Amino acid sequence: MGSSPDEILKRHGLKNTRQRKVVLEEFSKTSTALSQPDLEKRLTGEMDRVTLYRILNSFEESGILHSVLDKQGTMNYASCSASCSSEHHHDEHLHFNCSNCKKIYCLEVKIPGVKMPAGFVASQLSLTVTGICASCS
Amino acid sequence: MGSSPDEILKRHGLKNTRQRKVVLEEFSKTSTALSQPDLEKRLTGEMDRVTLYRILNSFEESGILHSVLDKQGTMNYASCSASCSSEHHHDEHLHFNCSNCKKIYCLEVKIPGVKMPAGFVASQLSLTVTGICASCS
DNA sequence: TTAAGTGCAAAATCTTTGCAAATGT
DNA sequence: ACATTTGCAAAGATTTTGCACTTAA
Repeated sequence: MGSSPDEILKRHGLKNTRQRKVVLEEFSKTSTALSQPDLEKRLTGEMDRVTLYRILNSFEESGILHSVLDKQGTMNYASCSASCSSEHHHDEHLHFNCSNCKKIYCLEVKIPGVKMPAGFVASQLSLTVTGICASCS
Repeated sequence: MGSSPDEILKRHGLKNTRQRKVVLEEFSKTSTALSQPDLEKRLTGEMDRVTLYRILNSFEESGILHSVLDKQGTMNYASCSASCSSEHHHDEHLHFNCSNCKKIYCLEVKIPGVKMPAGFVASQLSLTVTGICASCS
């Protein structure tokens, strides 16, 4: 299972463009999620705003990235684990939003089962924890 | 503990304006959360867009409402339980987002504790469950 | 060669801000 | 009477759309 930008694009059947590789390289540089505005800042000069929106959408659809909302409702994106596909995102890990550095971490912690009231059928859980991260504490 | 619009406003030390009462009446009509766009539609003619934004913000600050983001990042608001104050929202119940009718329910289900990796200190949990609600199943 | 991707301009939203007029206490 | 709230206009920010040009396969 390769994980270079070239290999990722090939594996998901997406055309290998300079812009897409630049985006993937940004994600390979960091272990935390990146927000749309943050990415936009990092990539100014590299590509158009609109292209970034389109790339992020296509990466999410392809299962290369998954999106996480932070407290303010800003979209953040993080690399999907290897088993994600366009059909189903296996992103049921926990998202940790540090209230100090604002970074969002994907933590591989099992989300415990919750018993739902009668009539409610759960199909997907999303758990976001706010607090202080390991680097800030 | 009164719960009419008049009493709610008095209890939180907010001026009793027609617009604020109209907003509170919308919330008393429904048990689910209301999105900003949905509220705006329901209240066209009743007040200005901008006034609604300001009222929702002040209600959230006062602890009358709490906000919940849905999957698309749209703000939704729901009545706070009696114990909320401006200092602290006790909204650590579960939010259920029905994928059929799109409604968001606040369910009084305890969120189970999660053990965090070393160094990560949790201060607030937010659990959103997607699935089919009791009315749709 | 040709279908897909990109850049630019422009439109459509969504949210905030400033200020004068209206309103609650 | 006076501080707060509202409405309106306008600015800012974010996201989407249309279309001609470019590029990967």
